[in-house]
Amino acid sequence: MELETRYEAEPGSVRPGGRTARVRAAVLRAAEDVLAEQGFAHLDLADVARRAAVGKTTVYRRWGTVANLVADLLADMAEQSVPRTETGSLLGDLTANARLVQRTLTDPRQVALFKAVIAAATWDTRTAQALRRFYDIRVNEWAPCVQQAIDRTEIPPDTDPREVIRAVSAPLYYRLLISGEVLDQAAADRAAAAAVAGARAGVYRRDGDRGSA
Amino acid sequence: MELETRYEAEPGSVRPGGRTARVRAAVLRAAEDVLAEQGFAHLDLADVARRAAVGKTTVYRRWGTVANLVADLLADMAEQSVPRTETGSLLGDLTANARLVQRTLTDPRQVALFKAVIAAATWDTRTAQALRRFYDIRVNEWAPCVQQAIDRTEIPPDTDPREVIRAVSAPLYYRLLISGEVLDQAAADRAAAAAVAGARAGVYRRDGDRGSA
DNA sequence: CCGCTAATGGAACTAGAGACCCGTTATGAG
DNA sequence: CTCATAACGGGTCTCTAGTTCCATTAGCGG
Repeated sequence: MELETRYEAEPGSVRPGGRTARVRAAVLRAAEDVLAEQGFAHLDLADVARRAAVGKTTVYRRWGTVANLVADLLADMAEQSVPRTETGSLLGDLTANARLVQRTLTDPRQVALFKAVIAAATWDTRTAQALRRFYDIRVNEWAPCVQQAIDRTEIPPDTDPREVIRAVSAPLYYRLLISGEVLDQAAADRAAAAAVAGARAGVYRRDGDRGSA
Repeated sequence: MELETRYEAEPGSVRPGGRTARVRAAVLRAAEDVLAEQGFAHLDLADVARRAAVGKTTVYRRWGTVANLVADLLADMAEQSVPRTETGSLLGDLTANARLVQRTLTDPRQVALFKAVIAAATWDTRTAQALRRFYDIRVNEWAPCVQQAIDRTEIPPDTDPREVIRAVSAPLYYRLLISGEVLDQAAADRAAAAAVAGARAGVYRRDGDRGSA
């Protein structure tokens, strides 16, 4: 992105008050609308500028590319933290997590955004980084419930909590992106159950020794 | 794609011999090269035509869009069937499958192609269909090894074989597309072990009753 | 409240992806 | 072998995403 050197991608810190923040909010909102209504393929910065009632130049100056805009959208979303519920059992906690993911990936607005981000992340490094940061945060938020299951001796003590959380999400994203099967609550519950089964069998232990043999 | 009505996307069946086949092969090969070298973002049909030493018009006439080209590339690849090994145990078979997927998603040329296809599939319906056909074929090829495990009473009789196979792939694709963690053989083995653990626990049974409680 | 200047916005400009015209090549049926 | 025509290809045109220029607006330090 040679844009980064030519312009300031982010207004940085010099004068981020009032108007700048307003413009950013309007543009992100408009981008979200376009994504939800017409999808990633029609996401054109000039069009976003028009909808946001903002100068085309401004959008190109501050974001420059579709990938940057989409990455910023994700960063914005990452700030809204979702509270984690506690049910007292690993299966209960992971099911809650799986259903949360499933609801997210079923909501038309959100699914459009996530598909766009994931697509952009396959070819744009900056977007890929933003995506990983986002999921790092999410995974860290949920990892404690696996630790609690370890403390309750539900699962082996050297289980990697983050790996278990990721195991819950994986089949759901697989459905969304690859197989295209319906993402219903049953799928979510199955994902959670599978993660629990794996954890109990010692699949997600930190050392190389895999259980289940 | 109103192109479909204006041109013939596929030459169909009238005269597919010699030259037409040669052109198709050259274009697909060139597209693969561009993907591997410069990635999806730089995949320009005119450039592909130049590399393939083929008229730009021909490429636009027969494929029309980047998504179509990429979908055709995948369809071409789907025809090369990979032989399935049989090890005598479910874990052995699924590990072989997982390692095959892992090798595919590690090979630079193939990974570029798969990322491009998956990205295109998030916004192009035809590509999404091609993608699902591809994995339908692959899943069907491997499902029998799960059926054999059922016959050996390794896992519950009402296990859905296709769901087990998909469970093996899901974490690997998750790493590739989302978390960005390294896709090594250990990850593949873990994916296989997790699928076995889930299958044994009855997670992938056809009815609604999930095991593992 | 004033003024400096960061940030925005309109408008004209440019480049290149993709569409189209029409002449040329060579496949495959008879 | 011959010929009708399916399929290819060069050249040109169009349209629009992205860039640049410069005038205008409005944060924010004083």
